[in-house]
Amino acid sequence: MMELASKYSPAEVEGKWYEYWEQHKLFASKPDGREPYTIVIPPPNVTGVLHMGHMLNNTIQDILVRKARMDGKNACWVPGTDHASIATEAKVVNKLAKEGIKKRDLTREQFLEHAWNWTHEYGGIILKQLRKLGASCDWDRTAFTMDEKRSESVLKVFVDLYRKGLIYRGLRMVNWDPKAQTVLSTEEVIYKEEQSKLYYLKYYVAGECSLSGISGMSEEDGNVIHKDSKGYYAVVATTRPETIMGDTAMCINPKDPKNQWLRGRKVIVPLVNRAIPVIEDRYVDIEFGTGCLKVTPAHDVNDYNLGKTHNLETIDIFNPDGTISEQSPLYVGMDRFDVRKQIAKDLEEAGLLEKVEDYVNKVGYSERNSDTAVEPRLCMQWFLSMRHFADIALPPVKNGELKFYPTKYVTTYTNWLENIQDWCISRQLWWGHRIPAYFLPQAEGEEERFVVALTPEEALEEAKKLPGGENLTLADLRRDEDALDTWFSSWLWPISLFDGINNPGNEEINYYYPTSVLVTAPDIIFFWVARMIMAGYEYLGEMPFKSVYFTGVVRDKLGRKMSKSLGNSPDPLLLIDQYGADGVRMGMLLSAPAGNDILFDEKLCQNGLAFCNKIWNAFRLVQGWEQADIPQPEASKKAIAWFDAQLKAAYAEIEDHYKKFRLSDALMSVFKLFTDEFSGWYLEMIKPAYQQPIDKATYAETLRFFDILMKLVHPFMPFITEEIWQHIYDRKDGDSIMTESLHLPTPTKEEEQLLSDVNVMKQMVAGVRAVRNAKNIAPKEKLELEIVEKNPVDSLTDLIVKMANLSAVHIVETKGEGSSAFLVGTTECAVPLGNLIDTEAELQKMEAELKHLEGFLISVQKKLQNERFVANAPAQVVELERKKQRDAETKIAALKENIAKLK
RNA sequence: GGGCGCUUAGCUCAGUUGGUUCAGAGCGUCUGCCUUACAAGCAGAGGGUCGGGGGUUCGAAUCCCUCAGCGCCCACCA
Repeated sequence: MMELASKYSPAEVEGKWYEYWEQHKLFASKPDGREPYTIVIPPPNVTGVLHMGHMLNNTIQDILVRKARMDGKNACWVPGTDHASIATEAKVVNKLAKEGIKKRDLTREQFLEHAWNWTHEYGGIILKQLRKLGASCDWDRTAFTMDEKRSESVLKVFVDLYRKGLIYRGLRMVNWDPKAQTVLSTEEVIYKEEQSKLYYLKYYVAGECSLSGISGMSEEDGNVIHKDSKGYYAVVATTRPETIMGDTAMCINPKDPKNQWLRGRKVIVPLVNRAIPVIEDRYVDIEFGTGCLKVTPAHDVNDYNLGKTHNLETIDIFNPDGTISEQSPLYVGMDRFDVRKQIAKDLEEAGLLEKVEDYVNKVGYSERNSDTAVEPRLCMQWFLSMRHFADIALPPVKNGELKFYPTKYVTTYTNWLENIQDWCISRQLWWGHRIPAYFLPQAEGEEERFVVALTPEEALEEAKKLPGGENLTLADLRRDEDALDTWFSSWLWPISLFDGINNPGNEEINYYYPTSVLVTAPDIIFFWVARMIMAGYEYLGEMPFKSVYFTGVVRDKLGRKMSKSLGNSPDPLLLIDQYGADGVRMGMLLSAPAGNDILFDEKLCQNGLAFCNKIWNAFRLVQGWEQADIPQPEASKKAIAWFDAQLKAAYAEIEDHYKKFRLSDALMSVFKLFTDEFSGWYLEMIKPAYQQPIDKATYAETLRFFDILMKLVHPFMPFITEEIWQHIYDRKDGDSIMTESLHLPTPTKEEEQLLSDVNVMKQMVAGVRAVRNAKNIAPKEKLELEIVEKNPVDSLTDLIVKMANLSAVHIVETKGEGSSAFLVGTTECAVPLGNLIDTEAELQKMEAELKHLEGFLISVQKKLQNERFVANAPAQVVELERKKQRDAETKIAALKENIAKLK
């Protein structure tokens, strides 16, 4: 047998086994007769690097997949990456900018070449990192959301949905990201509270400005009339003075008494000197500011709606990059935020600024570029009608057919679907799936005409069918420049990975779909989870996954979200170097109950590594024993019977945790089983005396236990368990713990009894140890134990002797003098100590216990004297109380007797 | 503004339908041990009126009401 080092070294073990698993294709899955267990990875950004969120997420997936494999299922974990259009395009643009290349100087093809180069250079790094973690993905299936099959799927679905009338093109108020210069969906906008200013601007009343001009109106009617030397004016409060060039009305609430005098008038936009009408709409909040609202239909969603109802003109004063456009008479070419500062000064100088107040408001930012404020903008875009999808995706989650863990997200999901808005799916980006729409030549002033088709050739055919399209050629058709939202490809992921769109009904999709579970973070429940459910029902008529396990957000131990900017996120690979993948996996899981945020503390990885070391050393102990043909000690027989039962009980508990996705609890049960029960009790029970051999029967059983234990630990800590499992017995090349299966029956009644007897035995041992501790008696020194009247676990006496290091156990009528006593249940035990005994201390201990017991007895008696309790409580409960009473009385009597004796 | 969730030991959290000595676990803390597998360890101990108040019940950490604090999601008040 080979010698094992006394400290476990993950670095020497992990790489070796991962290679072995890959070489023997142990992660691979093909459809067969077994029950499938499928997980599709939430595809990380292709050029991303591993962060702690990935670590948590993928550890969980790996545990589930490895467990399923050991349950005898055909487990398939499909990896892949996401093209992440906005994020990746931004990275490429930045990289080019550093080289002095501007995106707009490149053709689409040139830009895409750069993007693909970038992807090939950095793409897949993250997948390599996942291997370090031990992820057992079927790497041969690695997919990319923009590879051939996935791209084809996306375009097919686009065409199909267009033909079904679910995709449309429309002019809408959308969220514009001036930095990336693309629209965003409502879900991609994050609102942040911001300290800003509320500017009060003067809008002078147009036309007559003498007092007589507003005859019939007076302050007495409740009007609040502003006037200065230049005339009458209304005051408008706004956070965005830079948009006044786009004002096309001022709005008041018709019921606002303060502003009645403004009805039907016109006011002059400050600085711009353009007259705009005063309109009335109940939308305006009378209490806010002065009750006067400036209306800029081109740059605010609400204003846009007002504009529609009141038929207002729309003046778009912004360029796509957020600078002021030619449409504006002022500040052309300046950035919107510079204009805000400048216009405040200019207004002030012109006497048009009444006051400025501090104000907290919410500003929308792009989810991807947190430094750029999103601009509402009127734009022609492609949309997906969501009502239909909400209707098919809501019921299965609501009725629990498709399960969410934790269930609280059902409400979140339901609320979103019930208030669903159409999904803007076009993006002004090149990196992505180009929209398969083709525009026909368009004369000045003519409405745009287009066809949607999979290929230019099909598009041409379609176009020829249109009026006046007979003579069109391919060259006449102009393909839409825009790409699709990334999520428009990821929502097909569970289907497109098995080619279920291009090749419906194929063997793989039939076998692997619906997948078993999706493991993801709750922040993409709308972006991704909900939409996959929609696509699943639309294209396969079935849910994409049976369960969704929502992980928490990884935070630091102070509760702050881990982020690059805070610098509080450890580098996962460094952690693995330090604690081993097994240690880090355990560290992550220890504090991550399902759905709770995880407060990551590196110390927990240390605990994980310590557990590895524990396993390692337990194996070193067993491996070091020499076998001999000697009789098996009674104590060992009992120990084996007990641990066998213990394994079964723990197995049942662990299975239950798995079923409920309570992986932390499952790990904790496994941990306690190994550390406390196996190492702390079982191994000590059977351990031969120093340098003595062990009998063969006990040795064989112990190896069998070790084998089972490694299987129980394996999903959590794949590397060390493989290493040890390979050493337990002689294995053949290609053997692996990964492909082993494990099932244990539940304990029988007799075994349950044995478990509870051993518990009593442990209490006796603990009692003796406590006496040792209190009296400072070395563990080596043998003691005696007296048990009054009867040993309730007589058959386990051998074990008591061994574990408490006793020279003898005596059954006595009454305990001898000069002993330290303790109770196990109602059984009195005592350790004779001769002159070591401190009578005073013993007395104090007993009196304290007596006091406690008497108090307890009184509370039980009170309960039993309560007629209503006896009458109403179930007989079982009442009987229990009676037993408590009897036990307490017995104990009290014994204690009193002992106290009297000592005195 | 609406919705959801949380508050139990120093920390992180369990606690299923109200009823076993139910007030728990892990970590940390304290005490004692370098006991030949493991000091990354072993043995033992302390620690909470279950956020406050009220109610229902024979009985409440658990159900109801209310107050306070925290977190998250959604929403067009400039």
